[in-house]
Amino acid sequence: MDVKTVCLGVLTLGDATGYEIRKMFEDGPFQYFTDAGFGSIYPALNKLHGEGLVTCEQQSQSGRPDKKVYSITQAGREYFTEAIRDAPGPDKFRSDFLLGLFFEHFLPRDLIVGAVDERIAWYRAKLEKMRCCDRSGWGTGPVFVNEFGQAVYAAALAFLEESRPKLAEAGDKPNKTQAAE
Amino acid sequence: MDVKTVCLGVLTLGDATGYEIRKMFEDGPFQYFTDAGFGSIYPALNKLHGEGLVTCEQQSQSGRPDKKVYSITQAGREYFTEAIRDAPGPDKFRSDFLLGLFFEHFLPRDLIVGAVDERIAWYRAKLEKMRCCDRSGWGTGPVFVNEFGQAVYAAALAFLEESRPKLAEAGDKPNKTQAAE
DNA sequence: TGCTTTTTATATCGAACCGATATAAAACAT
DNA sequence: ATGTTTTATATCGGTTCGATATAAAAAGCA
Repeated sequence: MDVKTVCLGVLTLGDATGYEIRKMFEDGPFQYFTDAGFGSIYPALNKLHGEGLVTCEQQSQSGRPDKKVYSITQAGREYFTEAIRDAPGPDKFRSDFLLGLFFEHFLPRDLIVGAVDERIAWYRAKLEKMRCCDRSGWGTGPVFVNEFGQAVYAAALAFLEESRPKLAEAGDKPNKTQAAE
Repeated sequence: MDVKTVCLGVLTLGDATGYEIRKMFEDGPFQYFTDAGFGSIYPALNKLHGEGLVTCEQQSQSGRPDKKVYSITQAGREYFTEAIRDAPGPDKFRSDFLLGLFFEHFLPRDLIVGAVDERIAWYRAKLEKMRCCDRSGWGTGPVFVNEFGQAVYAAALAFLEESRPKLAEAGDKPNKTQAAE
């Protein structure tokens, strides 16, 4: 799904500035299953405006760039409704951390264990964020997605926590001499 | 991690053509945590060649483009070893399927249930692929990564299988009248 | 044997996207 | 008072994605 369509989706929830849309991707409910930076969002909003799928109310402010609040139009709503109808592509999990672990034999043991510890902390923090936000008032869709995210992240975290001792232990032994089994 | 570095990583496992590298990303052990298409791989290999990080043995063939087998050089190995040392960015899970579910109220119930069924089948197939491949002869890194992948994908699958009845049920009731719990 | 489909294999091109960077005031903290 | 974080827009170069083109060998099948 391109950034244009995702922005349109966010705008179905209410008017927003580009900055606010970005925040949704960073902290909000869209957090873990989609993403886009300013470099994609602002051009996308411009294009949407050009196509009449959103309107823009410009609040001029002295000494700094205008604040631009975008609203979805009827045409925009229809476009979005069409767009999410077609079959979604495959889910993707991408991890440079795992790439590092795949080539674990290129790295010193302490660096690996450190990376795992860091990743455990990261997953814990993310899960916390996903769990503790106020879900009252959320519809079934957002709740479903949030719970899906929790399930997946919790599984990743559990696997890392479980593996950590084994990884650290392997480092205590003389290099490359793995005990059978 | 950019495509150049990942290709270099693959080449530490043995010589390969661009096509073979692509296959690794599609079916092989890199399957679920990284990806790159031809449009990225071929230019990446050219750049690596220009930088002396790989060599290329060209086997000219009559009537079709030369087969180019790439090998990593000592400089390439050193470059790669450096590259995987620096701290990896955050893991990313991206899903247009979940975007659709988030905006579930824009879609007819049967389409949603259909999408969920399709996704269940997709996760089952992926898991199968990850499970049944011959892991004898794999090092600890690849095994770790494979098991991590299985854990994550299994969690996603379990969540979907568990949720499916609830989703289908909600559709049997008159639209938007959700019985309290 | 002859036909079709799949697999092997390279390559390009435009559109989309990411990350870094620039700017600047208000709000908050120390 | 001074520094940091937050609000807010925007661009630009490099990277990457997806679609498309080409073509022969291999494999399936009738």
